[in-house]
Amino acid sequence: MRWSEIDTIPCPVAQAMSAIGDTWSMLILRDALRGATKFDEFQRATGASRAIVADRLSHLVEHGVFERSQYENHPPRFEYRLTKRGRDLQPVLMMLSHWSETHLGKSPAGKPLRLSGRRHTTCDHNFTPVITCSHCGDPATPDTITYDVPRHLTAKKAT
Amino acid sequence: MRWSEIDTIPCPVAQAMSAIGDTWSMLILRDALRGATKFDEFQRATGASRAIVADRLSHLVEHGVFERSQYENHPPRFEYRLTKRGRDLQPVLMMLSHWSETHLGKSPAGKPLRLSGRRHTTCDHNFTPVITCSHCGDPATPDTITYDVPRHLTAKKAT
DNA sequence: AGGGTTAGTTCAGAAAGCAGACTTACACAG
DNA sequence: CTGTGTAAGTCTGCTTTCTGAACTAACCCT
Repeated sequence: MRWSEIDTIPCPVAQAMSAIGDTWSMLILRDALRGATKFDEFQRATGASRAIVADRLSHLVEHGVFERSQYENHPPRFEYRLTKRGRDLQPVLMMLSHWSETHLGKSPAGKPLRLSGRRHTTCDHNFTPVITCSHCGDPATPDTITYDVPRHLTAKKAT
Repeated sequence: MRWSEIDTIPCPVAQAMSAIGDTWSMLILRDALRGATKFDEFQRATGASRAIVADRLSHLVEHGVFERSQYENHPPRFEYRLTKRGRDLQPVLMMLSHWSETHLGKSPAGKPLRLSGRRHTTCDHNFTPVITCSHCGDPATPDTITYDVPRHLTAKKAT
């Protein structure tokens, strides 16, 4: 299977990866969530080559994550702004970042990651993100969640 | 910058991508969280080539996401089991999946994703994941969160 | 003896990624 | 009016990675 075909897999994760899962997109999204909007900002912040940034940005625009709009006419200049779809990736990035801080931050490689003190303005305290159930509000941990896994994945071997 | 160098970027997201962010790892993790443990299970479920699966699995073992253990001696056979570090990626995958279901599921392309009815066994209701603050328990939405962004990203231009 | 299973490795050709130069069009300095 | 700078890319030639298919190896069952 080729990477360009993964959008044919009927699975939410595969679909998501097809849209935002290529190698540099997450870093572009990270920078967008921090406020970057211009081509060169993305290029500098990610360190990816210009061709890659151009390619990924247009891919993300195609998938409705960014909106490309001209903010200057005469030398045509564009900015990339996150759509709602794009802004809604913030929780994904936050959980990823939290995982990384928890598990990779104290790596023995001697590169202490700078923890980006996450603060909840509602209560004005530093916090860690906790996933809860939209129905009862209690934490939704892996062992308290079941899935109706699509049939085609269970038919052959029910683990 | 080459992709193989992104682990030098002092940012949790970049570190995470270095560990699990290449193109097929997420799909491998998805399958592992569904119970897959064997090489061929990963190969079949992801559809990636055998070389890629071998490469990614050993990469993930290196990064402490999987543990490789021999479960049969005579023809040496191995299984890959998620470590705690690996299992802790479940929330990340869940948020990603949730995003995908919300934003890509009803794509006009006519491929209705099968929603994998997420159920909270504690309250026995279907639910959607909500990120809350570990301190006060209230929802932690992007607009109620502030970050102490690392200096090297703000020094040049404070947006 | 022949075929199946599992966990890979190897190979050559194809695709993708890379750095850096180039382009276009304006703005400001001297 | 010539030169330098900025912004948003595109282009080029080289390097790296990915792919599909075959191959290995050691056991099992028939």
